[in-house]
Amino acid sequence: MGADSLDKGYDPVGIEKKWYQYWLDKGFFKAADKSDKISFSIVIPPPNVTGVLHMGHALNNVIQDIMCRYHRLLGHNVLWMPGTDHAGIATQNVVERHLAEKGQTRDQLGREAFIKEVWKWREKSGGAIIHQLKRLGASCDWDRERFTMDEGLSDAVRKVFVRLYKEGLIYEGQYIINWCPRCKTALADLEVEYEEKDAYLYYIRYPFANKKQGLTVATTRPETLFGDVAVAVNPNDERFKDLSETLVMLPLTDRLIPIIRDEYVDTGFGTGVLKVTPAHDPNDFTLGEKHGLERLKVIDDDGIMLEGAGEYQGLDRFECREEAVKALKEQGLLVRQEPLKHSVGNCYRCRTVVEPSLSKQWFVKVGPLAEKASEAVRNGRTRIIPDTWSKTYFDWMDNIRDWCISRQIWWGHRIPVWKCPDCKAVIVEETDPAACPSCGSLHILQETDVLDTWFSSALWPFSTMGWPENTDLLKTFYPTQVLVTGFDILFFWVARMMMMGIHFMEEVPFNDVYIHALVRDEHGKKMSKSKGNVIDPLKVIDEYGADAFRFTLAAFAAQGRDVRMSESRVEGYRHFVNKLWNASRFTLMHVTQKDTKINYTKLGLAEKWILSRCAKTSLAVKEGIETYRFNEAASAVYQFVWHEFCDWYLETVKPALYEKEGAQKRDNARSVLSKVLKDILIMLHPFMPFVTEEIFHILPSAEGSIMAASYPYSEKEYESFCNEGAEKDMEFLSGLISGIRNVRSEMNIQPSTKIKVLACTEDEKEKLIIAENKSIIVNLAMLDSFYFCDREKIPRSSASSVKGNTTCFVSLEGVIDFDKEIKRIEKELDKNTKELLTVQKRLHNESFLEKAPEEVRQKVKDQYADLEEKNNKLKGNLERIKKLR
RNA sequence: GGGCGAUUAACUCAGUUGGUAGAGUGCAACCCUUACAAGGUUGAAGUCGCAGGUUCGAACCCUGCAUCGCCCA
Repeated sequence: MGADSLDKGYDPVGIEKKWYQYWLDKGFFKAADKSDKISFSIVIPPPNVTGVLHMGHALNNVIQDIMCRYHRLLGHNVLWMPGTDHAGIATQNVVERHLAEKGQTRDQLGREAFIKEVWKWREKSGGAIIHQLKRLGASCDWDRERFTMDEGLSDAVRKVFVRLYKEGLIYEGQYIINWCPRCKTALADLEVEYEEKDAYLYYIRYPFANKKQGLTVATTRPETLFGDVAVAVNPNDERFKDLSETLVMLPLTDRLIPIIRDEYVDTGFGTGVLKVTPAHDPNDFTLGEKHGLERLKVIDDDGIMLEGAGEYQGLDRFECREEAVKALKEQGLLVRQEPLKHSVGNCYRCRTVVEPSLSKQWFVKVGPLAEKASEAVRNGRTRIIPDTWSKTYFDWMDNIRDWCISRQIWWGHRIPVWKCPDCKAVIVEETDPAACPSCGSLHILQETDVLDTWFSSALWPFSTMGWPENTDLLKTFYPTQVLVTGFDILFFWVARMMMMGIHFMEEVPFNDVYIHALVRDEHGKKMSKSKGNVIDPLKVIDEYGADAFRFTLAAFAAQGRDVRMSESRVEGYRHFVNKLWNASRFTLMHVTQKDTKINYTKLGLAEKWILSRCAKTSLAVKEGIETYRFNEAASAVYQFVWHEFCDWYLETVKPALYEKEGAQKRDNARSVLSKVLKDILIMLHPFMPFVTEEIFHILPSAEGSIMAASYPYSEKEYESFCNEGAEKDMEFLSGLISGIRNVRSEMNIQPSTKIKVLACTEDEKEKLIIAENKSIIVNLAMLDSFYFCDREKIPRSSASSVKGNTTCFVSLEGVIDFDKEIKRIEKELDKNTKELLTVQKRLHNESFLEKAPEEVRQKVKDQYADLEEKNNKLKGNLERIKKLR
């Protein structure tokens, strides 16, 4: 195949599909359960089964894919474990909505039938995101795809629950939890999202028992007053030092409640008097426990007022608030109300205002687990990258509260607890009991609650690998190398995986946790459907290609920064894909199967240079990926491909390729071109898998799939290709050419006009570089001729350009504009002089000479010498041109 | 209230143990030069948020302030 088969522009349509199928067919994504190779493993953060691919997923998975593909190029045995989680509440909500369309509710269906409906939904439309990940190019081992409700994973969940229960780390208890009256379930503390809202702070007077005066409390939730069992003041509060009353009347009721004293009360908030509602406020709950207060629940699970609310019973909690305020006003008990911004807890699944409520739930006692999870990061067994997140992790771990794991929904892992109504025994077993083991009763009843989805996700790194069996997969791949995730689930998921992994595997689940940025829109706003600023990754892929999109994500994924995504950036990188495509086209026009061997003894400067730069770039990419600096890896290869390989190398070799300099040089050029392009493709492959595979298959020197290629270079090869001398010489050569180009441009010489240039230098080294690369200079600066000349024979009408110790005189016979040339040189002299002066200042500073390290001093001295040299040359040129005017 | 992060060219951002600022986009001029106009060449553009301090030397380290964002309570 040759370049004839390549279109002028790169079109990803068709190509991406073709290669993805090819990779699947060849089994390139498959991990070996057992292997002699070094193993590398990542478990995917399982997206919700209800989810659709958004920018966050795209970034997350592209990063994982880059690492997986890179490690395959290193010859490692790579496992990227894919799957989804069952998203209990979210999925149940989705299916309930479908039922509602048919006028049904889940209660009408009953538990079993409802769960069947959920599975049906899952078969039909669940896991769409998995197909979307494939569009990105994700190289997961799809044959191993797991789901948290799979049989195996469910077994793991059950085993873990039973063990934790028997170890005393799971318990059932009456506590204040967060209740969502719409989802009708308990939520973990983490599942509540706080939002600033405009509300009122109501000042309500609670009269003393003698009906006179009283204490004024401030509250944002007047409807909870019916649940008040006391009011509290701080014993150190001067305002209440002389208070002799011990009881107050609870407004809107006929109840008397005690005044208690506790240092917990914040004297600075409101009036310094706190109403105590143990059944509807977590802090009051603690306070109530301390003082042995009763717990009076006045809001039910639907958010409706209970008996305790008296005449307000049956009202919705918010209606009750309004009515109560109205009544308080009428009775003169509302002292005042003032506007207040305060944060209100919302259900993270349906945004309903969460009600703190007393409830019997199951909890994990996380203290002992958290301690070890914390320790594993503290002693470096697991690294969090960027490290700044470690502090957040510690803060949370060290102040952790018990985790409410029971949910009053149907979709999920049912809690494996049975209770015997006859003898009150509690049975917690891995296999379903048929009868009560204590009394033999057959009336035992299973707990109706299910477990929090995160409970099963917490086991993901080992449950997906076959635990509790001690499988080969676990032996080969646990612990995983790295977990890639956004910080938003650091607590939800990462922290809990750490706890469970350490507890059950006796080993951390991952060596590294890489926390990547959040993807925002181009104005830095969080993407959300309600804002309408969502960019659909699939649309971006359709329009610009997956490679361009992936590269954009990688290029912007700097550590610790948010990624601002806009389509115009993807467009920019599509240009890069196209550039690579065309550079390949060009290469393929010249390179044949024979051009695989490089004759290293006969290489020219440009060849030595590009090979050196290529080796260094491959190292930069390697280091970038291995240290999670994907943007650095991406920009290193971008810079190299575009601005070194394309802009300079391809241009320098054109004369040789068109056989203007003999067969030897032509073959050198061809073989180096072939090698460098191949290396470029391989180092770009993790970022742009599709286009690189496409080109690789056309490249005569390459065989098979790029996925089976080896990453360049070995350490030895690297050493042999690195060539500082060549890089320095090339810098001189390109600088010289740029200098001439600058003169051309500034003097308005049309590109089509070929010009004569004379070079004047006493520097033997530079003379040699020029002599050996004359054709390159002539070609790239578009010259008619280029010769050396002596200082005495400088052409009169010429503009000049200085590089190193060489001055190029551009002959402008008849067309020179002296004023313009004077201005041009003056400008450069001015710039040069400024630099010279700052350097000079440092050299005249005695402290600098005394205290700066030798290395720095030498560098500055060299700098000074170069600048001075250039300064003198520029001055000379300026004087010369002024005389000629 | 506690904590974290940000502030660098018109825009979006890099800047790895402190050595005197870079990229992409955009802008301006010229050019269809035999891979690419999704391109090439050249150019203009920054008191690195403000004020102190440490240092021979600070975008970088320390202190304070301002503005913005996020997390937790």
